[in-house]
Amino acid sequence: MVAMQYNLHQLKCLRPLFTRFLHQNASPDDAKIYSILASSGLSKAVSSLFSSPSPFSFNLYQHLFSLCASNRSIIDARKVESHLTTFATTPPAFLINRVIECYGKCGCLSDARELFDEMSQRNGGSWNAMITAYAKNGCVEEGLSVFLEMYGCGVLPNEVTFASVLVCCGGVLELGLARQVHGLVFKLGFEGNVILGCSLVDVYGKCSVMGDARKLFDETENANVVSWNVIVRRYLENGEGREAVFMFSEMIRKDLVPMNYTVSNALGACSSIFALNEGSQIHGYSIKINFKEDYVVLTSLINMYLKCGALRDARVIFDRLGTRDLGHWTSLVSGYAKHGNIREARELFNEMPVRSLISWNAMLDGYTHLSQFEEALDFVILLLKEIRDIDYVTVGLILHTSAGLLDVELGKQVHGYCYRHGLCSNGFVVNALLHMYGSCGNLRSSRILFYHMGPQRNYYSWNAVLTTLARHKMSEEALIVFSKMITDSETKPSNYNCGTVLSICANISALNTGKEVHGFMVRNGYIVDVVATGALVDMYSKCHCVEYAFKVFQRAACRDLILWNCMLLGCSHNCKVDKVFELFELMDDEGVKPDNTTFQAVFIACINGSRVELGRRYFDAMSNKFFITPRLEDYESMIELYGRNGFMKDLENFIKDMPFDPTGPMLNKVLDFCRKHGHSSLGNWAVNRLNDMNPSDTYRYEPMEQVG
DNA sequence: GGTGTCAATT
Repeated sequence: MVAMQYNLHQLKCLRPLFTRFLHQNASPDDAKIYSILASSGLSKAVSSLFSSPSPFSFNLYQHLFSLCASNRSIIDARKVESHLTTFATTPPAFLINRVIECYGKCGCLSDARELFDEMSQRNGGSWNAMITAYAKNGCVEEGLSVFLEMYGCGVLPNEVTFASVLVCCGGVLELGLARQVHGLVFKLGFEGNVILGCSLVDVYGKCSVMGDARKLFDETENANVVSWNVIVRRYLENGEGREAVFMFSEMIRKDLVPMNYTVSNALGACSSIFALNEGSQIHGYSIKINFKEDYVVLTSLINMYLKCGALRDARVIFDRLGTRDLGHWTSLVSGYAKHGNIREARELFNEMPVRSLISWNAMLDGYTHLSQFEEALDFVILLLKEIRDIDYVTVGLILHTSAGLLDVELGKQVHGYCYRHGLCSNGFVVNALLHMYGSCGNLRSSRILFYHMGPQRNYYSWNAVLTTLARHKMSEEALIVFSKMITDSETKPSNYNCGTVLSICANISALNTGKEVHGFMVRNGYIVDVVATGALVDMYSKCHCVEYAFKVFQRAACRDLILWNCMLLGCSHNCKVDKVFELFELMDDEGVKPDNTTFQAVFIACINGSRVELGRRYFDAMSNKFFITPRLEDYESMIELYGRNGFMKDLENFIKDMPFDPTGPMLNKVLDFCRKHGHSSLGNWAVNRLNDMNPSDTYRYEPMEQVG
């Protein structure tokens, strides 16, 4: 790569020399134009062509066309062409090819095509120029049709042709066509060409067949930095972040120095899989290869740190950034909001020098994400004062807000807005409407919308229906809808849908249906992700099949904290007391840090198994070893544990040592235990506290009569 | 002749 850059640099230095060379060896007529060009610029030079009614040298025309192309100066280009065609009787094909290229670069395809169609003697270069012109301007179908015509005329394509044809293939995304072109590249003996190989990898990647892309890449003998860039990029785009990061590390292992864009793509891949460790390593490496100040790399670094929740690191880079654009600000606002730091997000938002609709949407998304719907609504009012044209994202978020506030009137207003602004055909918007009407209990509207969506329905729409039915105590109907979803096979259920249905099964203890869903997933080759695994574990546990739950848990490819908690809670609720303690130790061994929910499961097990001493130890370990602040429910668990087992002295010490005043329900509990186990001093203490809290009710301590 | 950062989505 270094060598290539050097050559490019050299060429740039050579250009004035070359021009002078042309100038010096030019005919007197040409020389006049060259000197006008040097002194007064392109347009003056072009105009002065017409002072001479005879043709200039082909070299001069060629030079002028290339200047017009790089300046994208279509007016001058047309003038030069007109001079050429007027005074030179039969301009050679190569010169007409340059004109076609020039028009192509200026984006004037009709001019290019007209010229191409009028050519009496085309050569291979003419076809190439035309195909390239189409490819460069995104007219990929036209490019391909010219290519087919060319092939049909018996003109053999060369590597230049294929380079543009492959760009077109990458645009139309037709895998069959790509394979045919690949076959042709091979047949005509260009398979060793790095650039074409790279383009083919690119096309396969764009068609989402990464297996083929990778195979071809591995077969490339001398892959260069561009080839590596392509493979990393396409893995990232196809959602295979891990593989993208791996390829990047391979590239470095082979001592190739990546381009800034490749570093950026690798960082994007880290973001996509939340690989903070790898991301920071790449950060270090990027400094080593002198990208410390590179705008592209820095931007991706900020984004990576934000996505991984390392807000401080992101902020440090942001603060040091020379020029910050709207994107940087918006990224930061969105990152802070997404990680729950809504106050900082808002402060940043307020500080922004300029805001776009996207910035407003990002902030609004922060509020809705945290279910702060009142704040979201206030923010919407502000937004509407500032911004005239909102888009479907804003609309979706406002609908989400109405759903959260159960405000169907607001929802209907937004629906009207969508109707007036033609947003009702947008999939996102309709789904948001579906969700809104469902949440607000307007099942009729929700049903009509769903019916009218027809083929536009996707897994999200189905999920909206499923959750709506479940929420309105129509779980059986939800199960019927799901089975319809499968039999109609209109939309393939996503992991998400399966998870929703499993949780419905769990809630109504529909073990058989739950098993069917599980079977369906296995039979249809679903990659059961960590979320779906959690849903399965939860379903089996709640249906009292804790053994099944455990099997699913053991087979999970990865176990995050939530999944551990699912399993622990499943065991606790099914009174598998010792299993809970066993799992807790295993979890610790695997290095997964417990949270409050984990301890809830542990305390339930202690209560169910009357393991008072163990419970005490866990409660202490919670703050001392794991640095987790016990919550109200943890204190409640300990009260239950001591009280239920008659550990009245411990209960008394515990409740009087709490860092906050006991709540009413806690005191009532204590009172119950005192009555049961006969502990008058604590009982009276609890009564006094209760009476202090609520002078209108009067409590009295009366020990329960001992039974039996 | 190939690659190409970053921002909001129900």
